[in-house]
Amino acid sequence: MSGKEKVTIYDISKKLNVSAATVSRALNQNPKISVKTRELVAKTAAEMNYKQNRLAQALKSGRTNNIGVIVPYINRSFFSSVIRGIEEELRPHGYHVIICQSHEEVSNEVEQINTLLNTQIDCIFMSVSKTTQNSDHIKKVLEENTPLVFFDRKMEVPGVSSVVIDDFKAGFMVTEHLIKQGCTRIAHLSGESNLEIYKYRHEGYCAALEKYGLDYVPEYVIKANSKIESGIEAVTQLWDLELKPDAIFAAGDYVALGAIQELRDRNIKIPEEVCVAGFSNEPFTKYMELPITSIDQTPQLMGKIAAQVFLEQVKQNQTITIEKKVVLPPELFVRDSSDRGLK
Amino acid sequence: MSGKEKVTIYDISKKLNVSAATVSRALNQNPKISVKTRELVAKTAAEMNYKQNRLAQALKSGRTNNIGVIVPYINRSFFSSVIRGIEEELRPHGYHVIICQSHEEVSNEVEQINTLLNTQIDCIFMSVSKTTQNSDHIKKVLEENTPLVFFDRKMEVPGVSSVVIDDFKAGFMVTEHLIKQGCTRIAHLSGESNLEIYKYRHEGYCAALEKYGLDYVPEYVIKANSKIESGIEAVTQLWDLELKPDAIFAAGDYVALGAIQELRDRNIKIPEEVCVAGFSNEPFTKYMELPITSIDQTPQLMGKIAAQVFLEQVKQNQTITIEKKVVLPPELFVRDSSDRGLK
DNA sequence: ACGCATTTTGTAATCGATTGCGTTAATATA
DNA sequence: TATATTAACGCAATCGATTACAAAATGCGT
Repeated sequence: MSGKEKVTIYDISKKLNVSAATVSRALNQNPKISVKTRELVAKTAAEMNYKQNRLAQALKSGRTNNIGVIVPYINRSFFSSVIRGIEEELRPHGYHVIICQSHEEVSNEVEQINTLLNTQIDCIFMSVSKTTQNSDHIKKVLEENTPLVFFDRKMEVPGVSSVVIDDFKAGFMVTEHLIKQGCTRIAHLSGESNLEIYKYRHEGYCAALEKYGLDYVPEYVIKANSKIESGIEAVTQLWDLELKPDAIFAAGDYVALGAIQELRDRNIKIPEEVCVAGFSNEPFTKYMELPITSIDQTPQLMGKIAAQVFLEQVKQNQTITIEKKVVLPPELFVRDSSDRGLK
Repeated sequence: MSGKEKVTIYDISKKLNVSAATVSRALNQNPKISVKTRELVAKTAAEMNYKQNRLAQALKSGRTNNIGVIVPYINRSFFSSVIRGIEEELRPHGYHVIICQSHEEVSNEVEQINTLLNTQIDCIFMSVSKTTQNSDHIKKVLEENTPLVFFDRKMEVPGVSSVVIDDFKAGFMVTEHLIKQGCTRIAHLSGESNLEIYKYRHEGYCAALEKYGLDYVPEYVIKANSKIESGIEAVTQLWDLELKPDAIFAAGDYVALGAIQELRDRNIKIPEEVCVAGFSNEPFTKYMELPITSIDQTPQLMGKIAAQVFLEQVKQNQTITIEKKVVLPPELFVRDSSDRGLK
């Protein structure tokens, strides 16, 4: 018993002795159809448990109601939260979310884009991988007239919208906070790559130093690679200096964690001797016995906004490409790792 | 310049003065086509940058090469890791992964299933929500002849495969470990719901007590709801008892964390006075200053295996429904929260 | 009752790929 | 040389829904 043969508009049309066109129009609320037949069709469709075949419709219309999201890894707290935001905003509009991982490799990114375009998704949301340098594959998306929205990690490509947080401001906020806690020798563990976000965080850091008349000490700025070990190494390196820092602003929470572990091993009191702050507000930061100060990037909101940017674009004339740049405000969560009670 | 009109097999057929059927067959390696034309078609297809329209193919074949995954929330470490496992196993086979969230509500679960079936996915992977009681919506999936694979949280439905970890064994392992650390009054903070997983963890706990001749004390078993507050409450309740526990086995890491926080507030030494263990191996457990003992459910592997179960099913005769039950071994990670150095 | 305008419905092509069946051309066999 | 085989390819229907255009049905006025 395979049961359930799918019901089509032809089945309905036969039953009612009308044409399939009439059924189609009736179901689509076409005003050219009399109210009588429209209601009749609606009723029998319901009775026969008719479900529209979305494939056929997609083939005809060219729109699948599927959108693709490309992220480095889906099981990273930040990315999965963004995806959640996208999903929850788009589902009520009938969209399905397809996920892809780049594993931080451009080559994968290119491949994912190709297969997504081939599946005819209606939009691509993405955070570029660390290894992405040029934007040839991005341009291919635009050539196919598929909307594209960057979130968090973007590239400068004309015609592409993006939703990011104000990394400059975030960097500034953290640094200013550390300064207000009485720190004057603030180290910055930056990101290793060519990503804009790390550049801006660093610039925010610089701006805060300048505003408060603190010198920029090149030895205090170290490239780290967003892993715990990297934080440990950085502290080791910093503590070889004559004049040791009295604060550490890490551009990532894992690096901050590594730094804290190493500082503790050296019996350095946090936050009394050294204040530490991270970035991203990973779940673990607030669960630690010594909770870590961090910047929240409001990932779920970011996803929601990205989805809205796309929806707006759809609502407008399809052929016009809109380029919208949204910058969200970062939120600083001050926790024990840097809280000396000063304001 | 909208550029890029999509190339179809008709375009190729016109260029080569053959029929579209020939082009189609040539591209599909049909042996009825001569090697010459086959190669010619392949070459021109490449030159013209032909991409197969997957919608058209899906409409014809009934298979979309999309699969759906339904989880309570995608931004929970465990679930996003399972999804990662599924994605990475299925992508090489040309499948795309569509994600859906139930928000722990059966009503959503039902809706997601319906829209997924309507989109014609080739398989559904799911972890049932806490509120799911009956399996009517599940049966609907089977009636449509769509394969279904449960992971972690399953239901007993004939014809449905599942991949889970051995929760009984896991519960046993944790409890046995605590006993071997010298604990004799072991409390168990169980799950609040009707989910099988919590039942089995509890049974494993009981079995271990029995094996080592320890009494089962009903007051030591408390229903918790997988939140931090719940762990705090539980300890408050337990410490009102005459004879206080000397170990706590929580069926979830957040509950364990709450318990630890409360124990610390009461100046109770961990693990000297009380050993604590959690469940799930959430990332934060190993990053704490006092790392928490926990059970790893190997979520990524779980996803990978679930995907393999589906692939096997596809390889076999489509019409035959295979019911495969995979039980993965849990891994115990002993950390400071329960490590007294005994074995 | 007739003619014209307006509603309402039907016909058939279309979206792109697949495939059963039939046809042509080439080769093998008697 | 005539016929039987086989290889290589074309025709046309199909998957299910949409829609421009055509046709039929209805209404209205006189």
